[in-house]
Amino acid sequence: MHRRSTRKLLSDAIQLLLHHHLKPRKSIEECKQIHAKLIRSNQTPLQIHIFNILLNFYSQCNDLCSARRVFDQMPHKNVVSWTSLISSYALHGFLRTSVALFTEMLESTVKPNTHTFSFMIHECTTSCLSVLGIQIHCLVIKFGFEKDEFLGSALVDFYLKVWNNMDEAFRVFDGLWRRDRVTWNVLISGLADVSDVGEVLRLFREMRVADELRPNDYTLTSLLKCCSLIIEVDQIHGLAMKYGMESDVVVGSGLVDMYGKCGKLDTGRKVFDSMEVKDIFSWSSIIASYVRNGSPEQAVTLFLHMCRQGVKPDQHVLSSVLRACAEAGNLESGIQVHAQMIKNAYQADCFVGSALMSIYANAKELGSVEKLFRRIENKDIVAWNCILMCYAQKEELATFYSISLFRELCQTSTVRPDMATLVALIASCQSVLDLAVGIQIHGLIMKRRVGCETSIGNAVIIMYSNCGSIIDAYKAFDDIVNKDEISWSSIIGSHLQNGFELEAVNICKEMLAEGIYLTSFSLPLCIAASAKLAAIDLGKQFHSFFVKLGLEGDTFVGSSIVDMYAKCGNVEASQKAFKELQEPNVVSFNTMISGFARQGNAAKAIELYGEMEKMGIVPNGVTFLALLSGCSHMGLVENSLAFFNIMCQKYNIEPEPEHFACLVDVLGRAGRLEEAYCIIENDGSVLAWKTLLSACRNYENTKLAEKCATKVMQLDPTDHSSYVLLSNLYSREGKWKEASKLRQKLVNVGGKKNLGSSWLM
DNA sequence: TTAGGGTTAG
Repeated sequence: MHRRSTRKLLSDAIQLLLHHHLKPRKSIEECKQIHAKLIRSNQTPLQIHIFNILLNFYSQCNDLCSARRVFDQMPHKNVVSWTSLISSYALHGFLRTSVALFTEMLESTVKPNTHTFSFMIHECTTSCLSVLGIQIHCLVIKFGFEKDEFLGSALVDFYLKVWNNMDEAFRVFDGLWRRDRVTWNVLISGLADVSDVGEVLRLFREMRVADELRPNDYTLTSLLKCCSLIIEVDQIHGLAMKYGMESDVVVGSGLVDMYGKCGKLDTGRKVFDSMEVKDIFSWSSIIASYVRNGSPEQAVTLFLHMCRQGVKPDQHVLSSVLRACAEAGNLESGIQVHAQMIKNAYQADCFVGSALMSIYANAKELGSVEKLFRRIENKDIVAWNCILMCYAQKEELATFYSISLFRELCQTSTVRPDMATLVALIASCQSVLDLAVGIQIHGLIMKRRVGCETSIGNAVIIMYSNCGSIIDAYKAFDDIVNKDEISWSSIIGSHLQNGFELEAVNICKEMLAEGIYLTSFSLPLCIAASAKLAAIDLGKQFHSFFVKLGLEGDTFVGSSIVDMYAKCGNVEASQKAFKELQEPNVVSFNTMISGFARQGNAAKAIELYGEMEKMGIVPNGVTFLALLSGCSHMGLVENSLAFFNIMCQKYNIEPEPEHFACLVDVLGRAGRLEEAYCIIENDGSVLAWKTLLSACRNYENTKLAEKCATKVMQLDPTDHSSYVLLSNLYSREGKWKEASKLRQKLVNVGGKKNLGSSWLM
């Protein structure tokens, strides 16, 4: 072929490259045509150049086989041909083939140049090939390329990222012929990654003074990573404005992120709004900022806005917005984001999966949590801890599930349990039945010598308290080296939970003597202890702490004061404390309604319920229990029936045994025994049947009493009271035979009448 | 040929 036609082929190949993005499918065909002509052509130096263009072209079109064919068909190959194919294989994920080809090249007549070595070192960095990187560095020295600035930048990056070896990185850096902005940026970025702020600032100054180089967007990004104070972020922001990089998508996103982390959400938002180009990083940064700064609703709104703009969510933004849904307690949005997660195929992602798990865990959807956990591919310790915390909240067999999963973690995963794992594991022990397991887990904690750690020790205190072992709880408290306010409130709470109110108050005094202040956690516990002891003077002292500590805005603590006064019998003081609550919630209302009910003032209780409804506060099961108990004490049958219906029908609340018992009590006292029987016929509990049974005794309705007693005996055969009650009824009616039979039956099932006792004896 | 940013629990 003539020289002219080769030139034509070259111009065709260049045209091909230029127009490829316009008509990709057509250009592959054109490429094949040029390729065919080229094979038939004579050899000219230009030919290698055209072959190289075609090789790169096929590679860009993801047709590696054709790229390889071009390479194999080349009569002569140069360094560009070799380097192109080596990089093509690596970029398409065929790292071994790429390295094999590099080795083959070393044995060929064509020698690698600085481009080839730069690429290979870069590959060693991204794929973390630590030993191969050093071997290639030796070759670089052998070939005399070590002073090259391009290759040097790649080597500095390699030593910092793969080996974390600053000395070697500096050695390469100092030996370079000249340093450009990239070389400086590589070094600064590597040091910023290990948070060597002093060194980063020194280099930043030196770069500007010694080499007279202006910082660019990469430099500012590294500097931003080192910021820990708002003033530093402001300074970088100033530099970005000075050099016109404020609206650069990467620098801008970095600023948005850092302002969010420093709590200056508004400034971050201004930067975000000023950015002309926003990518998924920018959206992710601003959304995470809203979550971090306590505005989860706005984070969710922004996420929806982002989706509407056609930006495809990725795993980062999904996990941020899921955290927002969790914090806003918004299960519905969580489900919507779950749909986006499935749509964008992030089900196997550990971060997204864990964030979603906590949403379903809060909603008590344990089955969904389990499914999500199983779908995560590379589970990290956070994912494991998340499901363990979830199992710890199970109502039944929590220890069984938790221990099985912990065993699975230890036996099947390379992930190592951490402190949070042990905390989650021990939190699964919730009752005296779990004490044996709890002791074993505590043994594991002792073996690892982490019992003295505050977070673990606090969890151990709570475990022993839940399992009823207060002495061990105190020992665990004693073992903690640095007791925090949670340690103190846990041990105070433990004593209160196990009926040691006086000791709880004494420990509180000890805490105050140690110079630890009462907090919104420990104070309500002490107030509750005063209430239990009916010690109003003590309660008043704690009330004064409430004022002194400025906790008046805390509804939780405020409600405990309302409860304390009511339980101590001073309803007026209770009412006053209730009126002083700044933002009463359902708990506060329940406390006050219970206070009135306990006092026998059903009218006031009902009136307060009306106020609560007017304020738009939704009542719960506890509210209705208080109302029913108030009405039942006063014999208000119709009111009781009305509240029971409102609860079930208007608020869709499933009645608990206590609700039934109250209703049966009031009906029973009014002699409406059959009516009570009808209500509990299908779903009554032992408590309701026992209540009805005693009503039957009062009205001497032996027929119905027999039915009730049979039910109680079925539900709890060891309960003595049903046998005794019925037997007394039989005796009263002169049915001595039946009475005696029943007493014998009681002896047979092993039931024993509890002996009475009196505080006065 | 070489350099950069955002995410999960307690």
